[in-house]
Amino acid sequence: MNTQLIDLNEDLPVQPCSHEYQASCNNCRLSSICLPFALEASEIDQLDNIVQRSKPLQKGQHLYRESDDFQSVFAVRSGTMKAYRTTDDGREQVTGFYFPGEILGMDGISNNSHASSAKALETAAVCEIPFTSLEKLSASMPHLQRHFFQLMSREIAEDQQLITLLSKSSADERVAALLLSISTRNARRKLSPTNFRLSMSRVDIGNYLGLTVETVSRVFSRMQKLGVLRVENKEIEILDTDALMKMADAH
Amino acid sequence: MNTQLIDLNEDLPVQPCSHEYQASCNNCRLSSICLPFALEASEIDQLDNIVQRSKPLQKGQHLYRESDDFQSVFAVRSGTMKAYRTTDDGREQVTGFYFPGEILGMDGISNNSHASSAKALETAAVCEIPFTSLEKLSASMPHLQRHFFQLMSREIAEDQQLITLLSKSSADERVAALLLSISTRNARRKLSPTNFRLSMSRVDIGNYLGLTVETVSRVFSRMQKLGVLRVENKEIEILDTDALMKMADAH
DNA sequence: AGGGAATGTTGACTTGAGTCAATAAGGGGA
DNA sequence: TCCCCTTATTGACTCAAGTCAACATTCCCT
Repeated sequence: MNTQLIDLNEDLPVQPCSHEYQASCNNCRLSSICLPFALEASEIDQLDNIVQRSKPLQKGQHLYRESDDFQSVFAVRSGTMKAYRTTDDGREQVTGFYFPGEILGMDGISNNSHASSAKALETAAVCEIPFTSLEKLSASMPHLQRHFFQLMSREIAEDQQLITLLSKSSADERVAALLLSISTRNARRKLSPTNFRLSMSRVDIGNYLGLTVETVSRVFSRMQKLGVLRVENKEIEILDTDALMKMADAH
Repeated sequence: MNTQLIDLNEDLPVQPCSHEYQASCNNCRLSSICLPFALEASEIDQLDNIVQRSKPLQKGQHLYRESDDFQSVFAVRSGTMKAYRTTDDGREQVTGFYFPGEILGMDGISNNSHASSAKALETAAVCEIPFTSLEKLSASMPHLQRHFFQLMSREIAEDQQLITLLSKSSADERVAALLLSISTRNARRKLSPTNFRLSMSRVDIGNYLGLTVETVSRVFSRMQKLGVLRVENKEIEILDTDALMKMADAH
């Protein structure tokens, strides 16, 4: 078992909210892919009233920890969050990476306590959505209720995809699939699908994909040699998307 | 890639409902662990009105298939269901086994089409819960809305546990964890936690756990030799639960 | 009850990813 | 800016689980 090194950033206080981080959901550029999706302007205003925007996080800082009381779900506004759980014997499993516009914390609803921990991989801003308020609002706003059911369902479907990946795929396939997932999610946010910076370390990638760091590193090198990627540290350029897609499911 | 053998049972017609399979949720012995959980009698009646009980399935018959239109979620009343998805290159991944009192089909909500297929592992009866009705009812019944959110959340948390299992654990650990999961779920239904019949084949177990049949078989033999289990075909007796629990997370 | 297909078991061998180890390259703090 | 600690890369070797193959058993179907 690996002993966890002390994380100096963990217990930094949450920054005071010295200025407005975002006036409202209405003028947030992420609204089309985030919770407000499919809501009308007046409905967005109501949602807006329950959303709290006072949580900028430093790199390495936790948003919540496993077994903390569950109060809220969170939407990422900027930066990247990683969710992970710790097994009984102390090993970590990264269960997901969350980019702007994506919702995390839904796994805490069932038990009223968070089933995983969430940590900022870089400076990150999140919107906090208190769950009891969201429930009340959902009861009166069919679109919102529907959308939240859909978000949870999507999380299930995505987890199942990861299950398939972990169960059936080679190291190459796994890494290719992750890169394509990031690429697609970037596209949704109007960012380049081919050039991006990995906010997570090789360790995190390996942990998420069920591989060791060494294997991840070797796969990157191999793909670079094949001309599929250009890897320079955390900067990734996908040179041949088709080839990458083939690698992602060619067994 | 394995070619799928033709499944002779697949297209049998749904049996006509010649008698009442279950008068109502109110007198269903599973109500305490199923959807009605935490509802009051009058609320259960309302839920009861939208539940349809006309779906007994033969072994091997499908309840729904991947990419079918999503209309309903289903509660298992008797028998066992298996959910699985087919990857682009034709491989199968079993994503879950569902026992009486458990809900399946929630992964279809996000897309309005089922993200997986569901098949009966033995003769099985299910309750169909039309989702639009459930949504409407949820809006007026906070307990129901809450409980359904919790069910979805639990599915997420359980998938994450499987992810951890697939990502980090040895063959022994995986098999031990599955057996313990079945044992716990049996206990919830007042069945023996130590003696039960596996309704799924070794192939399904292997597929679910990301192992080959041969490996599953070898693990069973090994555990039997160690005196942890008695395995006789599909009949399992857990002889030493503590040892099994140690095997489930001892790395 | 009998026969044949499907399912399960066991053994021998192979292999992809893990482990261990050495080295290189970054990057944040004083 | 330099230094040190963290992160990443590469190589050599090992091993757990996969593959291939033979055989045993079970479960349907007639």
